[in-house]
Amino acid sequence: MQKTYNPKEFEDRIYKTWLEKKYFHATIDADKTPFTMMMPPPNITGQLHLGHALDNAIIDIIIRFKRMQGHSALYLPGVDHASIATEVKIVEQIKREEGITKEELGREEFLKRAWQWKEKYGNVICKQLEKIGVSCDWDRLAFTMDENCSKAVRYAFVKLYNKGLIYRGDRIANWCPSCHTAISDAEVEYTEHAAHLWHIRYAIQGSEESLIVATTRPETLLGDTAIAVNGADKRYKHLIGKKAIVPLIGREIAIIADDYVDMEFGSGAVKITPAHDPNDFEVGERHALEQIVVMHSDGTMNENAGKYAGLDRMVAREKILIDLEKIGALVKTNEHTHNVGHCYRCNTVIEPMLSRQWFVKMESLAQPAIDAVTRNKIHFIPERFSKNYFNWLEGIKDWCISRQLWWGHRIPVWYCDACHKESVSEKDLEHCMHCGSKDIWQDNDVLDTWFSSALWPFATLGFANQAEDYNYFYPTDVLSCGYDILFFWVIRMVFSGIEYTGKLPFRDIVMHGIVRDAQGRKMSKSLGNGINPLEVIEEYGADSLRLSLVTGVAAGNDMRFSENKIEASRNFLNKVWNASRFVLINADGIEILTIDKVKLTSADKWILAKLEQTIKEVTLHLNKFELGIAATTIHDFIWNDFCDWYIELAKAALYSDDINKKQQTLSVTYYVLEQALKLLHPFAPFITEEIYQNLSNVQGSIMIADFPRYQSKLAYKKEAKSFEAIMDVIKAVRIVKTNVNCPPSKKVNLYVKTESKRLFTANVAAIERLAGIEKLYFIDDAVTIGEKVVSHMTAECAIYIPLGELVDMQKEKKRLQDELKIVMQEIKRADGKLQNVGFLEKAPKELIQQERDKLEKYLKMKDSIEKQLQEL
RNA sequence: GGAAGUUUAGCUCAGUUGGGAGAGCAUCUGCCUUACAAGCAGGGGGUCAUAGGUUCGAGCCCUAUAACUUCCACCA
Repeated sequence: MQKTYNPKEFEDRIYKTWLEKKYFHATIDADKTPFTMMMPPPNITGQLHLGHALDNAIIDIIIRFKRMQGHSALYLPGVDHASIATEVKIVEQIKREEGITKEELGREEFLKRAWQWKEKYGNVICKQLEKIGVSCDWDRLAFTMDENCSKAVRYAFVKLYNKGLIYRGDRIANWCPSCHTAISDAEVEYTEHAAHLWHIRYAIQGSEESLIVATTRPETLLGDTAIAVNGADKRYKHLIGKKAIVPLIGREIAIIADDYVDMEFGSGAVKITPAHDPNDFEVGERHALEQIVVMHSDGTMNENAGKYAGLDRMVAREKILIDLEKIGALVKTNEHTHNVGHCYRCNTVIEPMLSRQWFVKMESLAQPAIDAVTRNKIHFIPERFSKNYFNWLEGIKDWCISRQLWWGHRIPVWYCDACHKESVSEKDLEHCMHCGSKDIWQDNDVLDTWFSSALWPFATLGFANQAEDYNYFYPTDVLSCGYDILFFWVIRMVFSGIEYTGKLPFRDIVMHGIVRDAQGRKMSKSLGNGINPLEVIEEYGADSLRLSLVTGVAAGNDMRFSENKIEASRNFLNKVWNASRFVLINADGIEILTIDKVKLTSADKWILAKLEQTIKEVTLHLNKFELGIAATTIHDFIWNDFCDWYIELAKAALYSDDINKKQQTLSVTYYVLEQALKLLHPFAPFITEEIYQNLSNVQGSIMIADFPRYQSKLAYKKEAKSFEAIMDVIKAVRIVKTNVNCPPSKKVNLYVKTESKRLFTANVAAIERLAGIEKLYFIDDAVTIGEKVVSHMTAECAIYIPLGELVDMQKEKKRLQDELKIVMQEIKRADGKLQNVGFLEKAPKELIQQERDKLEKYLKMKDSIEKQLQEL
């Protein structure tokens, strides 16, 4: 093994071996319990980013843990066709490279390009994922448009359609003029804009009066078909039923009364444009108003816009304002900040626009999904996300699922030119289902990409064919993803699972936050602050990346990613590497025996106790998906307990000529190392495997080894506690040396006054080695030393170190006095508690005993210190 | 407008059934001690945002306030 940890040397090699040995492949095994998680499918447009790395690190840690615990653990990978995002990219590409539009290319040819794109970039992202060390079953690699998924999509659509839960309607949809498609409410992002509120005067027919309305979108006045006022508004009551004239175009429109209008806001009169505003649409429905669409799908004004036809909506707005100004209809312009919707893919300003779209009725689907969480059949980690979940589901509107795109699942509806009825089918149709005519054509639109993602947990397992995989691995167990796709994905998987499979798709939802940069900003292309995980892996290795993504992070919280963090992880792994190297060097040529409990030293028992405690805690935390705490627990055990103490303690035996002693110590050292590696393996799979393969007493891969189980037989609680008295002495000597500026390497004599002589006798070698002691003497009274000494009290003993001229009696006195002060404070505190009747009555017994022990201990220390002070 | 989160050491953050405040980084002191200077040993540094309350006991539970962040809704 090399002197420093160099992950580049083995990560790729190890991953290849794992693949060759098929360790990632989950088998259907009746003797095992399945454990299933789904990869949130990355878009095929994508480059791997830290969000993916975080997703996959978390899932892989859980999966590896469960696999080692003996489950048939399936981590199912896959990629998403990402309908709109991919189509946008391909359109850009053909424009750039061939200078043509998708219409010029034609649907068929375009789809060919899209599949080529999928082949190329779908593989790229998978290769990148491998770098992270994910143990997913590549044999089951899924794609949202593969056969399994496509079948499931058809099944789902037809089922909902037949139940009357899917309908087509002319409704206001969020229209993206750049992507040329409708998008769902979830896909609109609102940002605050500093804009204007324009007050426009509408003349009233046959009257000198006029009405003033305020608007943020003056261009929509071209589509106005009414002016609404509140029926209770005295100012306007007399105008209801009269006609107003739309300025610039002169159209007569009705003045109507509707409760929707807030008398307090603006002028109390609202222009109604049913074809371009969701609220106006509803008003229009109530009053049977005409709906006039004034825009094309690309956001330019259409023929209904008269002289403004052909202009972009924003240009038309400016022109209309100028024209209104000219005729004196523009009464007032206010500064006005309001939220404007943008397309979440291309950031273009969304136009609410009337169009014919397919919708899913959400009400009846939402209720069972709400119940699942209310009844605790599914629970969120952390729990608070259930509030967001309820909030969204309780206020849910119908889901617009049709997209005016080509790349995706084409809507399985055929229209008949003969009988004008529509046929809906899971299989492609040749004939109309109603009249048998061949004159049919399929709906041109595709489905929202999330419609297929919603089926991911079961579609990928072969739900449509009721495949063996589906029967064995579904429902899945845990879902983990970022909270940013709670609405897009998680919620839709829940109601889809219930609706189509009759089962909840998973039990636990582990939510994580967003990875931000070192300043806490979101990583984005425009800021250029993105960190490429592949570069991080290149420099530090995948294990360091994985560790730094999960340590010191609480579930659901955003995290900052910095060079510091990754260096800390790397340093830890270097520590693991070197500790292992130390063990292996010392074990060279020596047969590793199993632990002989009879021969264990106090130090052995101490480290075994610590190990068992660590196993217990780590398992507990992993079961609760508290990965950050689990990682810290392992880190602390390996570094603080195993490296800083046990290895140092073991050196005495390992360096000795006594082969039996050496072999005995090695049996413990090896055992502890092996267990520690297994604990660490889910977090840092590569380094643990590399080291594991160098252990002489194991066979096979660490990734299929048994995860450590807590064994009370090895927990040695009492022995561990008493050994800590020895550690206290070692620490005390170090403190004393530091206090008097004595170099740690300088050997000194040590006098110990203790009641536990046997314990100390057994550990003299350890004390001498770790504290830098020449010789240890037991004494009954400090006076007998007859030299100037520095003293220190621990819980179990008093120690005295003769340090000759290094001892400054004044300083020593001062130090003892300070120490006494602290001890007195402790006594006061403990005594105070024990005097408190409420405490004695209500606190748990163990706690009271603990306080009594402490009080006793401090009283002893007080005596020692006082005695020592007298002697000075 | 509604909801949620955050506020703990100089910085980044842990702290899950309420029982003496923690880590990493930074900083200071001393060490090239034959696994590791990506290291070892020792130290300094905190009225746990503020004000109340519950409790024998509160960083943790309750109420209010403040600052920051996020999500949802949206009145033209």
